[in-house]
Amino acid sequence: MAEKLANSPSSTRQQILRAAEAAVLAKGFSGTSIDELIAEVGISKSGFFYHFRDKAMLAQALIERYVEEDGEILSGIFAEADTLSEDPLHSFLIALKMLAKLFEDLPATHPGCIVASVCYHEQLFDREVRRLTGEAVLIWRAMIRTRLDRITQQYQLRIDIDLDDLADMLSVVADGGIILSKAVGDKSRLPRQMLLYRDFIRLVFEPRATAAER
Amino acid sequence: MAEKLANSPSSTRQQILRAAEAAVLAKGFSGTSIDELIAEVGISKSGFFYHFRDKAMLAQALIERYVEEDGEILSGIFAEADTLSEDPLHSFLIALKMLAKLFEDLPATHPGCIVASVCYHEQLFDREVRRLTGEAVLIWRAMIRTRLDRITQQYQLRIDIDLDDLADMLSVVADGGIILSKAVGDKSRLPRQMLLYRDFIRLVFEPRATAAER
DNA sequence: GTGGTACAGTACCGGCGGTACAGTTGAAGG
DNA sequence: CCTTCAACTGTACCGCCGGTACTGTACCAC
Repeated sequence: MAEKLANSPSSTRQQILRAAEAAVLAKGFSGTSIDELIAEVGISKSGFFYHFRDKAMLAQALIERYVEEDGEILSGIFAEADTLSEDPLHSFLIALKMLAKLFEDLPATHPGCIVASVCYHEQLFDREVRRLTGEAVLIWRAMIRTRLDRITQQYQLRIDIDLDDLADMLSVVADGGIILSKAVGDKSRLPRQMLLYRDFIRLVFEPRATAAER
Repeated sequence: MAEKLANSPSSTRQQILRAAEAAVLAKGFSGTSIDELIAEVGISKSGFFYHFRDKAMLAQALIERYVEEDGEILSGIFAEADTLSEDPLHSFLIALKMLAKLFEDLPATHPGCIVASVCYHEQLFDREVRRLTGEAVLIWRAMIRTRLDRITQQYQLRIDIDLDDLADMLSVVADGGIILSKAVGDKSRLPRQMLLYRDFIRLVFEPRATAAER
């Protein structure tokens, strides 16, 4: 009652979203009931529908929140890596190691990616939600592509590969690594895969041994 | 006693499984209603529960079927690749190209992987189902690991990497590639990622350029 | 004191997963 | 020809869940 944050406009809404995200990642969207969410948050059904018109709007808010947070984490890591090395390749390699460490330091197996979860429920969502997820992946691609382009200005590609594909592969390894971790019940598998992607980047860009050529 | 007849003992069951697989991949497990399955197959609810004790048993049958079929496809590709090259590395590279072509030739975006779908619904399933999915991934790993081990007998690893991780990466790229394809609505993204994995294999194993060293 | 925000309470609807059980059909086997 | 059994159909019912509708209310700001 005397709590100050009680009237905070986002508090209850955020609590619902937090509970919903955990539940959706563990049980899928349609496996998550509104009743269990309101029970966990401690509100009434009316309270829920005050914040979200229906379950689809919850999904949309969930994705918007996830994409935003995820983007901040990724750009935060890249920014931090940039302070540690001027070299674009080394900076990227540092960022990948930090990402791997982030996954490694999780208390349990990675809870999952909302975007991936949505992709496996596509028919349940409207066009807007699917547009959001697609856009999110393209934003991630663009972020990484920018890094790769900067690298190519100082390093040669050892083989002919498409840089968009190479950029996409980070998301691919993350999503695939999460599934692998979940499937075998070994949380270390995700950071391991991320480090393998890092090895790929090293192999693709690093100079051809120490031998001075030409 | 009852021999497998051309009639309906397995036919109806298979029809249910086929419809269920498509529906689960598109809408998730709990998003798939029994009513829609029986409507599509054209049987009654009693007919469904004659074949499956409950929805959980449908899930189990779905996974067993998927894992079996998937294993056959993969080992089929490897066997065919072996007839095309004696060299273990080249055979593996051929197999990866065939796998990429398989994905490329699909009429639409890859429908999805049941194992991945299950991983994003873990809390809905019992221990047996989760054991099955984990085992499936380990079988795939073992299949590929065998290939990689054979390669290492004739080729040197250019960098120090764990072969189990490298083997896992095929599943990772497949699952992640499927999600990428679905997210951006571009079916070509999955085969592209598979070819990128192939490039990684090439880089990791192929001899250090043509320069004879030492 | 008026209005808006942020809920709680109550009642109700239809769909879905699941149960229970009785009845039907067609083919194989003795 | 009769029995048996697999493979269903039909009917009735339960409880949970998503969703709707509407009323009520505590609290804060102006």
